[in-house]
Amino acid sequence: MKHSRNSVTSIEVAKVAGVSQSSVSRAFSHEGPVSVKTRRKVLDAARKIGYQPNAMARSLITRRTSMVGMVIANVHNNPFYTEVLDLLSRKFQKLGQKVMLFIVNRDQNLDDILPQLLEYQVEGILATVTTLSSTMAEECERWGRPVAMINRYVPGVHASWFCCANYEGGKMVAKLLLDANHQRPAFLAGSEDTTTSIDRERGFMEILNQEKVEALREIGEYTYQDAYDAAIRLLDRKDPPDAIFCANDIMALGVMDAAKNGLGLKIPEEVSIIGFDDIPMSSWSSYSLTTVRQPIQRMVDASVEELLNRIENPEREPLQEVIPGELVIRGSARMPGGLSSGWVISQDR
Amino acid sequence: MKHSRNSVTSIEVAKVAGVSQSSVSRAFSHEGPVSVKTRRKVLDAARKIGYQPNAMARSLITRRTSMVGMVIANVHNNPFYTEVLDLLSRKFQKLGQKVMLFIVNRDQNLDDILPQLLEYQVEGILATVTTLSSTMAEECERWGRPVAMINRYVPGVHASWFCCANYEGGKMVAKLLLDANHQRPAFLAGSEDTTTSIDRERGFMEILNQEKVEALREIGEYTYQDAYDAAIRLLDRKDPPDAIFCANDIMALGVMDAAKNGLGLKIPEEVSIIGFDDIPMSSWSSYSLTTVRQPIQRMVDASVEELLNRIENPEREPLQEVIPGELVIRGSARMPGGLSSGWVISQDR
DNA sequence: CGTTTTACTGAATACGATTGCAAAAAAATA
DNA sequence: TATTTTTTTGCAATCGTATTCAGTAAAACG
Repeated sequence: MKHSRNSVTSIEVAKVAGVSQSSVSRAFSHEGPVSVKTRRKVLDAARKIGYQPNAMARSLITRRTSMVGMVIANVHNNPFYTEVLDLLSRKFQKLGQKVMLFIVNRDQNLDDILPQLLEYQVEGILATVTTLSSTMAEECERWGRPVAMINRYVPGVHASWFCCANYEGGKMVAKLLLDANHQRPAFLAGSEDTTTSIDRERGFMEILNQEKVEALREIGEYTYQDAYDAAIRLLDRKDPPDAIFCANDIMALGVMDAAKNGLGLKIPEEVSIIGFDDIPMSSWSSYSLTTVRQPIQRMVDASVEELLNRIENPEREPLQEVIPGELVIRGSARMPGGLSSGWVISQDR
Repeated sequence: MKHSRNSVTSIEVAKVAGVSQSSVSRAFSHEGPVSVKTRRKVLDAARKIGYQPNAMARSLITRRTSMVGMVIANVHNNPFYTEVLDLLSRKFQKLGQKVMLFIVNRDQNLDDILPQLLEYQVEGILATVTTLSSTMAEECERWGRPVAMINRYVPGVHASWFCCANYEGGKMVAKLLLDANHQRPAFLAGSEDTTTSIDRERGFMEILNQEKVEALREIGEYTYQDAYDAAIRLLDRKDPPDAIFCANDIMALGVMDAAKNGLGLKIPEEVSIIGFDDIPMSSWSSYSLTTVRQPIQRMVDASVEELLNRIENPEREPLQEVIPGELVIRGSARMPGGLSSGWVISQDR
């Protein structure tokens, strides 16, 4: 018995149960016409000899695998994506899908692993913040493998995507800062090439421009440490900003630590900090970060359901949606008159 | 062409290339005897019509899938396991293994998802902090599916595992605290039923008992919030502890916030806090947590290599290893005379 | 009880690859 | 050139299941 790769097949079950192999198959596929009597015989025999249907053999003939590919980046340096990963995985599990996981670097091209996903016959691909060339995405779609993305869109590509309203989020933050009478805001970008950072900045800048307010700018590469360093550079100027809007929370925490512990500044009295995401640490009492909460659960639910939907209905056109976030007001930013900490302001669009 | 599930088979490639289907197969499997001429013809034809070998069909006959199952818990509430997940996934990827991912709750039994893993013919299973009944593990192993675990061991079970030296880590912490003249230490357990928490506590208590020092005790369920609440209970007593050793870092951060921001205590002057793991946040300047660093990279490398090794050599006996951690001295605990912040003390065993 | 309808069952085939085997082609040797 | 050796090649069997189709048993009906 030792190390015999599971070679218990439906044929052996059939022999033990005294029925044909077809009946074994039918007993296990919950649809086929079997009498209760044979089904019981089969299941008993199967349990006795430890039979488990072989998903490879099944998928070969049914042309279904119940597997999806999940490609995700930045898990290790942004808790937001940890949560996305967790929710996605559980949701797929609950819906009976197996998940083939690929964790990549932000700059790593999805195109390298696409062949692997296709080779393993995943029925769809869910990608989060990764660079996917449009030709490759088209390729997938043409082969009947729908693609859904979270927090990333490639203009003109035939795929589903679900994003937080980054542009509007940036506007909300700018309005809040201006209302609270900030004179010299700064934006801390994540990186130059991600739509999330770009869109948040666009919204932010648009409002500032309307009011003819100039903004400083730095880049934090989406990491705590780079953001910390960038904050020191910003706040050490002769003309430091009185508010810093960071493209995500993890950078905002780095900025707060730089301001508080690095330079001894008071938050929010001397400088206001605002983030984006609302990761768990943002609500910790050491930070109490005012931020824009991403509608993470809705993004996950929507993208998974859309993906499975398109798997079942390949002719359906891909869906795209921009879901509003909400401003979570805590203690890291100076407030306009009427507002005090502890608010959640939903974003209306 | 639209939504025709990829039906490009090796037969069609053969037709286009003007060779037999066997030759197509041989051209793709990097071993078989093919002339360079036919290989080129085949690869050209394949590229032209977009052929991709079908991994299901191949695995059916080779009885190899190059897939492993990965079962992991606590990803969302403990950054340590996020890092484990990330490193594991990348390591498997680098070694050409596909990963089928299952994220579970700590209390959820692995036994539910085992059938799914077996059904999909994973060649091995890597599990992290989950409850796996020994009978099920035996089942896997008997079917030639090796199991490797990180940070968990089930006594007497036939499986590989790799743990941090939790017991010794607890001892190191106790010694450090006693050397620095703490009088009234406390232990904050994760949960009652995980070996990690139990072993860390055992080591900690053993040293304290040797010196006839009594210790307080609370439970934090491995979460920031529960730890925060437990810390308030501990520190609000008439006879509060002057040191709290937490079963992991995320709880230690909760305890620090409770002490500092909740009760206005000075760390480490009024109370020392020590954690276990060394997650990224522990080095952030708002915390500067003294902690025991887990040898995460070594645990990951060892477990992956061991798993793949046992897949190739099923007759080999499972390996187990306890890998020492190292004390990372930062600012959250009062130090004995000679020691100052910034040290890393490797644990000798 | 005979006949029609319905419900099960089993034999055979297909899914898309790998691989042992024998034949064919090419290369090496005499 | 004839013969032996080596390298390629194609045929056919196989992996473990799902499913069609024809046949049999059971049930329903008159």
